[in-house]
Amino acid sequence: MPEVPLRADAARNRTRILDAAEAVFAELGPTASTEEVARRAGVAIGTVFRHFPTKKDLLAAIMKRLLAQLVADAGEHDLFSFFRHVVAEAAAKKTVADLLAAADLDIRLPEAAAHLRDAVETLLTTAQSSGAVTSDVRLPEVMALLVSLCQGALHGGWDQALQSRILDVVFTGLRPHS
Amino acid sequence: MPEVPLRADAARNRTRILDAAEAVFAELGPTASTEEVARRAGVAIGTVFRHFPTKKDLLAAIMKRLLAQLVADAGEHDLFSFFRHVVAEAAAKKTVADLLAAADLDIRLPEAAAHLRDAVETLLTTAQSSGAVTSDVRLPEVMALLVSLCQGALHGGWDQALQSRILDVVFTGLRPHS
DNA sequence: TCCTAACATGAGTGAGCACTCGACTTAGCC
DNA sequence: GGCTAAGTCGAGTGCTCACTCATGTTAGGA
Repeated sequence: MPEVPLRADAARNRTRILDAAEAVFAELGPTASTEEVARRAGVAIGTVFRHFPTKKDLLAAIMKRLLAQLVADAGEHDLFSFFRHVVAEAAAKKTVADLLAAADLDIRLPEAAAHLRDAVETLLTTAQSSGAVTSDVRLPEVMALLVSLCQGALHGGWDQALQSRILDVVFTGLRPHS
Repeated sequence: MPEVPLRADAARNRTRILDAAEAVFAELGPTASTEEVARRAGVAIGTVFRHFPTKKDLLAAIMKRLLAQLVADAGEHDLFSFFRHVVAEAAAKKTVADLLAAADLDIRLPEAAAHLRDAVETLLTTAQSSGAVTSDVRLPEVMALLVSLCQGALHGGWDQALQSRILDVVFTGLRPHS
């Protein structure tokens, strides 16, 4: 994928930095300093900036990884269990929600966002043709609901039981109603 | 309410600052600088800090005002129209959503948060006894849904039509189902 | 009108942070 | 082993921002 393959140590450092950044931002939020990331990755700060010229680039790289993971996860879920999965992730990793914030995402990572959208669209049409979800509902509102729930889970500190009851309300709203 | 009444000019400046701060934070988000607030209020920065010793104090004061307004508005709404109202506000004023972020709120402004909770509880029980909302649902998930939708509206830039369709899904989830 | 406590002012302070760059180290090819 | 381009290092730079304080201004009571 890279135009010129990285040297072995550089490749090692790159993933070390990404892992550290994911952990740091998950704990401290995206305002955490780049120095903290470098510290936890065990590299100097200059190395971080060599791999990711800008803090935004670093955040974008993490988001890309997380998004790709979510898209991959989508294959093993139906729409409802995917919602549960994503919301649970959001509660655990602060980055996920900011990541899903549509505005930033569509602008900064348009192709990754499109992949997620496609994955959710597949789940939605499958759910609709199996009769699990009303045909009244369309993709934009499903995406928006997913994003909202992630944001809520992130900021709200919901426990497992509450999370479940909230999702039940939304799922009832999505199911066909007589 | 104040222990010692403010001098006339001080009182005038205080509300000027609050108004300016509300506008600035609504536009630029809570990361906007205090200097920008002072500039728009037409006072020196020292004056802002005389009235609100800390930026957090300033934010808390705005939140308190907005919350009080929402609680007052609740009287003229049923649960569903209150949802529409609050979400529309959140889309317009960036502060509202951060404000409703339960974690910060319950810690920093416990009594104001409690008032909102009470107001929503009243709307909920009314809606439930009139049969508009299932009795399966309880206050915590309703509050969480409200907060989530505010966060989503804030970050998502939903247009009017989408906003409406999203709320329809949630309302369907809240209504009694056969 | 005069007096003074309350208030306003805004240049200044210090801390934090994203980002740079010249000196040093090493991977990997011959 | 020797060479060098690629990579690492980390003190330093410049900027932003919350907050301070010494000096100047005014409201409002007597």
